[in-house]
Amino acid sequence: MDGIAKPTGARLRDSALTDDISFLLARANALSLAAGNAALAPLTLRARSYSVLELAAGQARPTQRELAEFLRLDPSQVVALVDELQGQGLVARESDPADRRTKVVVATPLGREVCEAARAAATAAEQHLHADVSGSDRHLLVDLLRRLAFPT
Amino acid sequence: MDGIAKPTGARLRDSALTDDISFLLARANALSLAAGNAALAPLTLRARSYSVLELAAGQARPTQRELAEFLRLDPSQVVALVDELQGQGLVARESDPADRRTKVVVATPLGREVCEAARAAATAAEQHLHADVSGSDRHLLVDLLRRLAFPT
DNA sequence: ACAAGACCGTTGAGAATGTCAATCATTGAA
DNA sequence: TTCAATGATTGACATTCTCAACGGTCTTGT
Repeated sequence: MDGIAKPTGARLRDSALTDDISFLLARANALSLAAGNAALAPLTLRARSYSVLELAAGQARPTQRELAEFLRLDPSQVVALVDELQGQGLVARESDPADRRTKVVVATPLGREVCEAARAAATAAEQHLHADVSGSDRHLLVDLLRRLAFPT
Repeated sequence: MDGIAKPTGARLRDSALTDDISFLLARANALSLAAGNAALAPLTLRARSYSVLELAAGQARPTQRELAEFLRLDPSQVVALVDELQGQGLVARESDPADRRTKVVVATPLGREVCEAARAAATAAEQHLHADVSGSDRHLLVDLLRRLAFPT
């Protein structure tokens, strides 16, 4: 039969998994997460903490529960992440007079600075990793991914 | 300004993260993984072990190291996964006479049976979760995801 | 033929992450 | 006012990630 030996890495690409969206998501996410964490490490941030910081630096003034739902994390994980960012002086917990149960997480001025640097590092790493999908393909991809990430 | 209050879940969607492929991948993967694990639980499988089983059930006859690279796992994790599947009688380790260092992982007849049932359960759950992206959009998505999952 | 180095599977440890139950303070509704 | 529901927090536990080390096996250079 075939006398052509495929390169080691490609031998498994004929598997049923190659059409499996779940598997492709898992692998793409693993690569993206590794690259993101590496890019953010110099700022003493991980992808996780950066995502919290980014939301805290926006206009939304999210509560911890909203952060948990949006980031698909357990509320207890958000506690730890906010503790960490607060310890670094990047965010603060503000109590909402309208509902004193909730804690609104907002970025400090320093937090907003670090957030911008982090965003630059993260997007640079992401564009480098996904250099082979750009232009209109990229917009298409973002649109499709949004449908997966936020199903109706 | 806007007098319209957005539903709680959508308040954060204006964030910079909504355009961030890494974040979208993370969130989509979290949802997909949860659905997949739930669908495979009745078969005593997780998404992880199913992916190993699927590769072992194919024609590729992968070594553990090839499984690790393809699934983006540490070789030590593959050891544990294969141990588990072997304990369930779904796969076996065959030693390759050509290279006695490697262990080729192959599915047993029972393993191939279970694999088919698992594939049915997994794809059903996946199509249900991603019902709003179908037809040509789905092929497009798979193509784009493959470029992310297997960068050049 | 032989030694040195590389590779594979395996074990073990420690960090990070995921999941769940229980508690306290606060809110909203009966 | 009382009672159920909600948000943050703590603690415990399972899963997953990452790394270093080891023994057995190949491979390369000499």
